[in-house]
Parts: sequence; C-alpha cells; structure tokens
Amino acid sequence: MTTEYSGSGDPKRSMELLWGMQERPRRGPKPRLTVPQIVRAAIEVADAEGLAALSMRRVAEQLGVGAMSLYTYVPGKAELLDVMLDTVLGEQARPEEVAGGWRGRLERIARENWTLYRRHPWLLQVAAHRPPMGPNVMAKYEYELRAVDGLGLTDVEMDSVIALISGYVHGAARGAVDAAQAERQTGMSDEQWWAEQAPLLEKVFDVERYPIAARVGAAAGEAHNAPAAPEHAFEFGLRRVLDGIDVLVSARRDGS
Amino acid sequence: MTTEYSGSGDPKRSMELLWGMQERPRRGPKPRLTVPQIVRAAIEVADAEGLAALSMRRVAEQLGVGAMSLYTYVPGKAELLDVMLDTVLGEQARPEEVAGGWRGRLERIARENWTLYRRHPWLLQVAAHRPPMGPNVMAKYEYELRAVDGLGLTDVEMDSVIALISGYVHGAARGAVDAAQAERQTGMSDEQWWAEQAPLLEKVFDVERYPIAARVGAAAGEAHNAPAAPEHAFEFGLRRVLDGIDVLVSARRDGS
DNA sequence: AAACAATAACGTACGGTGTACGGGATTGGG
DNA sequence: CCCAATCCCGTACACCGTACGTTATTGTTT
Repeated sequence: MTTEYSGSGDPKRSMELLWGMQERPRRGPKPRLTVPQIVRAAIEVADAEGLAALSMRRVAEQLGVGAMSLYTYVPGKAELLDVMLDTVLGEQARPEEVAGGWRGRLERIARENWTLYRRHPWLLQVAAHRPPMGPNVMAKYEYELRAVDGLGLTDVEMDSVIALISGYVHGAARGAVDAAQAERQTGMSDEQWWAEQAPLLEKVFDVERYPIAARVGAAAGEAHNAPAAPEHAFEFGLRRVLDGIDVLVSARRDGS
Repeated sequence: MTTEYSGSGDPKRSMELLWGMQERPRRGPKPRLTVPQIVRAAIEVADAEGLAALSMRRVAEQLGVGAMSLYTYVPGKAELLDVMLDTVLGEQARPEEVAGGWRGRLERIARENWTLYRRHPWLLQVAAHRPPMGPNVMAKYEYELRAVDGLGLTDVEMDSVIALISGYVHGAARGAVDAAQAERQTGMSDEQWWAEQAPLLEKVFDVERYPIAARVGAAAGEAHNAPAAPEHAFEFGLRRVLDGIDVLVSARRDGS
C-alpha cells in the first residue's frame, strides 16, 4: 500500500520554486537548509522506501530538522513533489546524435524513460497531466519531439506518437516495478509464491474450463522466473510499438 | 492526491472470500450485512469519490453501520480491495464471436478494458501483479488468451501480446482519467488552465530554445480541447499497437 | 551599542487513516 | 433456561499533512 499524489500543488508556488524566483532575504537568521537539499532528501526517501513512506516528518528526520521547518522553504508536500519530478527529469541523458534514424531515437527515448522509472519507481504514481512546467519538463518534451520531427507527420501526430511511446513505457515499467516490489515486500520469488498458492488454486481451478490459461500460464510462469524477465517483456513490446509506428511513418512517406 | 493500494492482502483470506468458502454459522445473531453488499458499497464509494476517499469508515457510513462492524465480514481493507477487483472484472462482457479475426478480437478486448477503466478509475491504482485468483480474474485471462490462440505464436508470445495490449490500454486510460480528474478537481478545462498559466510561462519559456515544443504544443493543445480527445488518442495508439502485432503475426504465419 | 524588523525553527494541536482489543447485545442449541 | 457463539461497535494507538503561534537568530537602522 502506497500513497499517490497527483503532483501539482499551487502552480504559482511551484513555478517560483522551479525557476528560482525568490530573492535572498536580507534579514533574519541564516537558513540552515536549501530547497535543493530538501528535494534531494525527499527523492532519497522515495527511492529507498517508496512514495508511501515519503512524509514531511520522514524527510525532516533525514535532514535532522523538525518537520515544520520544511514549510519555511516549501509551501507543502504537493509542491515538493512537483519539484522532485522536474529534478529527476534533469538526470536523464539527452544525446543529440543517435544512430538508427527516427527508430533509433525513439528506442533511445524509450530506454531512457525505462531506466528512469526503474531508478525512481515513485514516478509511476505521480500524475503526468498538467505537469509543473519546470525547465527539465520542457527540455524533455522538446527533445522527444525532435526525434519525430521532419518525418512528414502532422504536429498532432507527432504529439500522439510521443504520448504512445511514453504511455507504453509507463505501463511496462509499472509491471516491472510491481513485480520487484511484490518480491521485496513478501520476501518470496514469483516461483515460491505460486508454489504456495498451488494447493489453494487446485481446489478452485478447473483445467477443462480454462485450458489455454493452464497451458500458457505454465509457460509464461516459467519464463517470468528468468532473472531479466521484465526487460524481455519491455523489449518485446517496444519492438511491436515501433513496428506499428513504422507503418504510419512509411505511409506518410509514400503517400501523402 | 489519492491513495494507492497494491491489492493483495493475505492471499488465503482473499481466496476464501472470493470463492465463498465460509459455512454459515449456526449460532449467534443474524448478520445484518453480506460480503457482496460491503463490496458493492466500497465500489460505489471508489467510483464516485476516488480511491483516496475509500476508507473503512466511509464504507461503513455508506452502509449505516459502525466502522468496526465491517471487520466481521472482511479481514481488512487489502482483502476488500482484492474482492472489489475481481467483482468489477465480472461486469465485463466477453462475447465469444467477434468479427475481424484476431485483430477484431484484440480490438474488442482493448475497448472493453478501456471502458472498464473509465467506469472504475481506481482500478488504475491497484497493482496488477500477483492478483487475487478470483473466478473473474481467471475468466478474463482465459478469454484474452483465446483471442490469440492458434496464430502460430509461442505460448510465451501469446502471454506477451496480451500483456502488451493490457499495458497499452492501462497507460492510455491513465492519461484520460488524469485529464478528467484534473478538470474535475480544479474546476477548470485544459484551455482555461493553460490560459491561466500563460503569463507565468511567458516569463520562462524561451521560444528559440524550444521551437518544436512551441509549435507542436500549440497544435496538440488545440486538439486536446476537443470533447473526445482522450478517445482519439486511445484509438490512434491502439491502431499502432495492433499494426505492430500484425507484423509479428504475419512473420510467424509466413516464415517459421 | 541598542533597538527593531524580518526571518528561521519548531512544539502543539486538529481531523483524518487502518485496525487491535474488549465489552455488550443477540441468537440458536442442548 | 442457560450458555456458547456470533455480531456490533466504542475506544485507543500510531501514523499522516499542516495551521497556528512562540521563540531564537540575524541584518539594518538609529
């Protein structure tokens, strides 16, 4: 059980934080902390213990201050999450030259997003709609659009293709992260878990009623025990999605 | 801000609930409630007010009983969610005959899942890995596999294709639901929201630095204002994904 | 140097969460 | 009739985000 936040606190306050629009006050005691420090601590907590464990008290503890001190620097938890989001997007590499044309570029983008979700699983739980328009959110959007510019797609199609890739990676990463968290939380591998379920399942599972599920489930279950199973699933789906985009791009290239 | 649950409480207790393995007790006062009643009330609350608002106290209130009374029927909130999940899957139509071959069947599955997510947005927030093996979860898996059986795919490929479709629909639905919730919570349409952001954005947005984002963002923003924008995005992506699967199926049919 | 204004730090408190525990009310069986 | 079994649920605990108000610290002004 974890907590989710739809990002986006007060947009005005978030923007001020994201673009550093605060002049250093002239009077009063020296600040003991900085916003980036708090954001870094919060990201550490979320990475290590999940979004559910990310509380203001926990972040404050991490920094050795009282919980309420954080409110001196940050309007609230929602705005903190906005800045966390933009900050981790800043970690992504965005190389200008990638081999393999548009397909190579989209592949690269997908992989970069994949590793980002693996590194910061809590990203899967913060809503992506109307994101805080921080510098890194913008840079990311521009970079991804550049991958499909000049292919003969309409502007709306370009946006749709990017959304498709992002959506696919999001879904695939969610599967992988869910699997990893289930394993960590229960302390059981999938194999062990299914073995434990077997006696219960046998009581209710009717092989004649679910013949394909029985056959495929067994095969898939075995495949999922492989160490790199989520990566394989990701690669499989990515190939299909890119093939599908290829059909569109080729059509736009040949015909109108 | 909403709360997420990784489903899956104690699997043994969940299975007992899902398959009705409790013999009616002979002594004691007549139960005022039933498990299906509680589940229905919980689904109503989650549908109407979101997963964040789904609390045991809230469900109890809905039913006109004390909060702790629910624990007579259900071991805890996690198990309740397991049953909620299986229950809503039971609402899905699963017609045997669908026109259009495997592609028609997959399309149908995707649309059915899409409407399910739209009807019960909280489904997007409950983890899908190691789901409670209720009757409807099983029926759904069997049904979806049947759509791609006998196409020359390996068992693992069949599972991967189903996972790809499900993952895609999940991502697309998430986008649509996020958009709808943002609109409902803020009371502002996307258009109004962007209009409100404009003065802030102009201060920091450098058109020369983000030329493509400026152009495409404007076009996409306009398209997103259309009433059925999320459906269009869903249809666009679905076509690409199915095209990609087509490439695989055709290869398996011709070659090996 | 002293006084003042502004800022930082943070203790306390409120209403919310899931649920452990235990007591009171109700019912059927012996 | 009595008692065991069962339902109902009030109270309590440890968490959460954060409003509010007090105290400590600092730079500027007198």
